[in-house]
Amino acid sequence: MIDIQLLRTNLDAAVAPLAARGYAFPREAFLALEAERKEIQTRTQELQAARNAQAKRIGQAKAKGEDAGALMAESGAINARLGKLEQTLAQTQERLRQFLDGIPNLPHESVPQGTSAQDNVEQRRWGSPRAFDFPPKDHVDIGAALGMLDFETAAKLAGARFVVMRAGLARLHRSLAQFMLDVHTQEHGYTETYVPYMVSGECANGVSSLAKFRDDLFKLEGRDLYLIPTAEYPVTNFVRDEIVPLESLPLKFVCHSPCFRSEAGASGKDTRGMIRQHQFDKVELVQIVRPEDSYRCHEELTAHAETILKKLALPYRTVVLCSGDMGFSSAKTYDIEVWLPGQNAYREISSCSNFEAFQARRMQARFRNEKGKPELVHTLNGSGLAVGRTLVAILENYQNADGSITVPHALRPYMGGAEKITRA
RNA sequence: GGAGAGAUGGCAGAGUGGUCGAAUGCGGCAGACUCGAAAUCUGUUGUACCCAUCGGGUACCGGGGGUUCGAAUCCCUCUCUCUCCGCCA
Repeated sequence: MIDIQLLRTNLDAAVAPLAARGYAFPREAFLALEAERKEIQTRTQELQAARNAQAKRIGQAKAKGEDAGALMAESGAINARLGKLEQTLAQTQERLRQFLDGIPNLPHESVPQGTSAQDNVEQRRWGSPRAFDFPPKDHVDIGAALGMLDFETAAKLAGARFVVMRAGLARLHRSLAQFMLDVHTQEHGYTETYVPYMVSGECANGVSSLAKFRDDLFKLEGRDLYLIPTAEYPVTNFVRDEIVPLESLPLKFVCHSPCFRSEAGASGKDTRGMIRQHQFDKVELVQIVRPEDSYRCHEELTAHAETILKKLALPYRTVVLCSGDMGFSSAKTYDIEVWLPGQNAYREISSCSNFEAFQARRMQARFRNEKGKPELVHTLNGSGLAVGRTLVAILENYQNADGSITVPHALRPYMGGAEKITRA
């Protein structure tokens, strides 16, 4: 949720950055709605004050044993007008709330302007793509040859965009999650969490706009519950409607969870393999921090995610998303893209965002500042990393000419010491 | 699933129709005392919004709805918590 005070006091300061991310702010409509709300609210409150004063007089009269009949008749007249006004006010405020609900976050000043992914700006590269002395396969072919990656059986069970893993690859997948959790808890200071895999509509609306993105989520029939599209949903909501003590910040949580996405807008996109699935595992990093720290923490969190790729010796590059390519709630986002020999391209494996107070305002997540006053926290999150895509990256980068997979050194302790995954 | 009890400020806890945004205690903050601290004493201490220079007003006692001139208080409903029984990984 954008800060309505900013819109009231300095509308231009919001309109221009929003235009940069492709959002045309309906200036006249907003001003008219605000003026209407203000007028109705003032009139309503005046009438409420009159009603309260009248009720007090009635109480005093009755206490003295006087007849309050005339006073009570006046009250009736006030209430008749007040009832209608209160209803109108509620409707106007709801319209305003819905309007605000649909406005995306303002991009940070350091975010490059642009309209699409082509305008994203590379920040750094790490590692160099391996030179193969045989034609590298993509992960689908590698997994099928191993007999460990099975999309046909998954389709029989649940349809397209699911996968069944077996044997060495299933274990590799599990090992990756364990490895990531261990690194983030032991080396980066995150607290491991276990959370519900479904959340209420209220929680979903806390991190993004449910009205706008409802179709991207799987909803449970007949209940106000959604399967989480990322652990960001439950974990960030830890602090919803809370005022946390100053000294508890920063809060740093890591959570391994399955993620469920309807991929409603992605039909025909990445249909091959496990790049884009309805269900995938992810290790998510979430930080709840003081506002003045959030951009430093954003750099740190991104580095935490990159550490995993370094330890796995997977080449990657980090890009900053341009204003037109950012998510709804984000003020600034880095995407980390891993090298995939099978696609001969860098592909997103992590997205690290600073939401500033945008989510905190929606969630009413606050801390008590030095002066003892409640103030909105800043929230950040990032994938550290997407487990399924990391598995894909390992298959493609660590494949051998004989169809086997070399296990990265960092994962061997989790794989019972195995150095290779081979067909049984 | 059945029966019962409950939800009030940062915390504990009073308040069962009007003078209650809410007693009291603890905690926090400021001051006094002290070389300093502890103890003690004094004051102060919710959030959001509206109008206005000081200041005034409105809403909020788990959520929503209702009764009433007037609701923390009465009624309905939902959610959650606790106790007992049943069931269960």
